[in-house]
Amino acid sequence: MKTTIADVAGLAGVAKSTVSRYLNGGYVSDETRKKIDQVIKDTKYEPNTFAQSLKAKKTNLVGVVIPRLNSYSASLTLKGIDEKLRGEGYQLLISNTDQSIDREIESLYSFANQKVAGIILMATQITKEHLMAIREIEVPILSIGQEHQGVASLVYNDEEAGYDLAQYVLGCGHRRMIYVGVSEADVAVGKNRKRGFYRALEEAEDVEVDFYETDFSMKSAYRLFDSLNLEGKTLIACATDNIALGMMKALGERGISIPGDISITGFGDYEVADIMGLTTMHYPYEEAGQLAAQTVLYPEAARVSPPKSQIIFRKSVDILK
Amino acid sequence: MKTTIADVAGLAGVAKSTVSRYLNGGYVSDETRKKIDQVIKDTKYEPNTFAQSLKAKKTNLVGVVIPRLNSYSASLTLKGIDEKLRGEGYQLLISNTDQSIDREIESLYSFANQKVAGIILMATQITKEHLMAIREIEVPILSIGQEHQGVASLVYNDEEAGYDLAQYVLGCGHRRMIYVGVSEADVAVGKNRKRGFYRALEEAEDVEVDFYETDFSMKSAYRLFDSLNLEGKTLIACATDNIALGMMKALGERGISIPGDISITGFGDYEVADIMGLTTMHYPYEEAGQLAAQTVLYPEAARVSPPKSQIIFRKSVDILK
DNA sequence: GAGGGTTGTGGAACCGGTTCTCCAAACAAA
DNA sequence: TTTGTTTGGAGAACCGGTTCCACAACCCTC
Repeated sequence: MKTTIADVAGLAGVAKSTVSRYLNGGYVSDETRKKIDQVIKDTKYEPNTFAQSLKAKKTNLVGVVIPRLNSYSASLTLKGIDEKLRGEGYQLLISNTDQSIDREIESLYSFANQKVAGIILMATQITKEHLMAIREIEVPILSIGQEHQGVASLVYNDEEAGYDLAQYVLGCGHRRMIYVGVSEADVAVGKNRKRGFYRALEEAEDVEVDFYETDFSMKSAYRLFDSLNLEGKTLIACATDNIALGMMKALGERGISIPGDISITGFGDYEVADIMGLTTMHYPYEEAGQLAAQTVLYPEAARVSPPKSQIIFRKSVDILK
Repeated sequence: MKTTIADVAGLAGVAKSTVSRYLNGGYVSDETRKKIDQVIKDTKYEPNTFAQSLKAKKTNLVGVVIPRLNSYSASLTLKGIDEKLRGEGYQLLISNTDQSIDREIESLYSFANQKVAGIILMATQITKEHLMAIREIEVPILSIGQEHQGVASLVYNDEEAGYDLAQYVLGCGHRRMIYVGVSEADVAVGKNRKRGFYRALEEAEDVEVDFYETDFSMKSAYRLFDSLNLEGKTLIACATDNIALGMMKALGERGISIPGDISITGFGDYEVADIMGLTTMHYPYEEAGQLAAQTVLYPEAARVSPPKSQIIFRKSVDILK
């Protein structure tokens, strides 16, 4: 039988309330302190978390809503979150939504019902339903990757990242290119990243760019390849590494050499980008995860933006001149 | 203010106990059933999970102990687990241990303290401390990937997988090869996989194989490459895709062509194996995760072994004759 | 030495459910 | 009409903590 606070109190010859005070840092005389100390050590007493939560209406759980569990950025961010949380004595509760908005909302309510101490939301987009749920449940929420008025968020500066990468490829002499992006419903990746990229292009002269849209999977990118018009193009800029990887597979199969025949870039710096020699933009996912955990637990602390992304130069971009 | 069972009872004009019975399928007359039904709908009443758990000494949480969050096999297995759990009304609690045995043990106790309904343990190995913890905490535990007497487990048939892959490369005419494995402390990958592979080799004639040991990271494999003696070898068999990928990077940088100059194989069928054209052994991680969740929740159900692994033929193995 | 502060402790109420015991009403059988 | 048997529901106790309040003991001060 598990020992309870009443057992401890009995063995130490004091009242429950005294033991509770001892545990929570209230005043207790040195003498009783020692007695309780001893009993707790002997019995290996550990408080029952429900009983605590029942009164406190709070848990040591932090919920994370994630659109895809098996994604490089997600799992690395998760790792960062978990590290921080563990250090602060919190546990990680996960809900994988498989990119379904309904399930995101449902998870939000479900977490709230479990009285989690906070929620980290890695949404694909923030809809009206999201906002309603966020307002209704009274739990600190932090959105990672997507921002929206009235919702605390931690976002990468995707506009800048896009701009920087475009600057780089322009510097390499590329003027005729293809940009393969994703739906603008995804503000961070679909909108900001592209906007930054295009802004740099507009500042340059004699630039032509064709746009194609796909989703986040490697397979879709791979399939899309055949509808691309490569005529005269020297570079394919992809909104994510996965897209770039899909393209590279297609390129490889057709004997088109990188960067000899065509250059390619990605965003994200997935682990494989290294072996594939893909020039891409590195995002500090793990640090961001830690920061997110920190922020959701202690919202009053100064809002910090995530560490900056930076270009990783590999060999998939040809220097033309 | 959140509505409680007492509120519902008050509004419906019945006692708490009656509402509780209504909720838990005890007998209630049609008349009162209707009244309570209505009140619950009006107030959107949802039971407080702590109060329930406090009495029941059980939660709807299932803990997963995982050595590395950012690994392909882990995240895919996790996905499978989460899917099944969600369907059964359970939540996923995760503890990333960063390959630390101490943290695995600690997580076990911590989960037990939270009264999780079950624990899925993806251990790197099962030590005496593991066994002690498993015995002490009275929670259903299922070990994935590693097996040990007295511990319910779900393991791939790695011996067979190793054997099958070796049979295949032998059939392709390879006789001089290198096997890059990991520590035998990892029974599944380090021991069984290798043993199966070697068993097939022993059944053939005139076979030579050199063994090298590394860890699970791509980087270590990449660094190991330089100490390999490739003289006369036609194939490198790697115990994981990550190892193979590290090798392929080194190979590529040195201009050694695959499979023209040398063949290579992996185990795991990570997502990138596809683009890289790596011939490897596919493991049904997601299905295994679902099965694990199922088994840990309903241990009495017949023990099933996980779906079989199978070779995925790509182009990293040369057919010699 | 009576009045006024501290300090430490015990007791009881409370959090929001579940479950056990007991009782009342309804109906059937004698 | 009396007795026996269901059936449905009320009430209280309980799960294991936290917190509020009252009170006793002690020290200080005028």
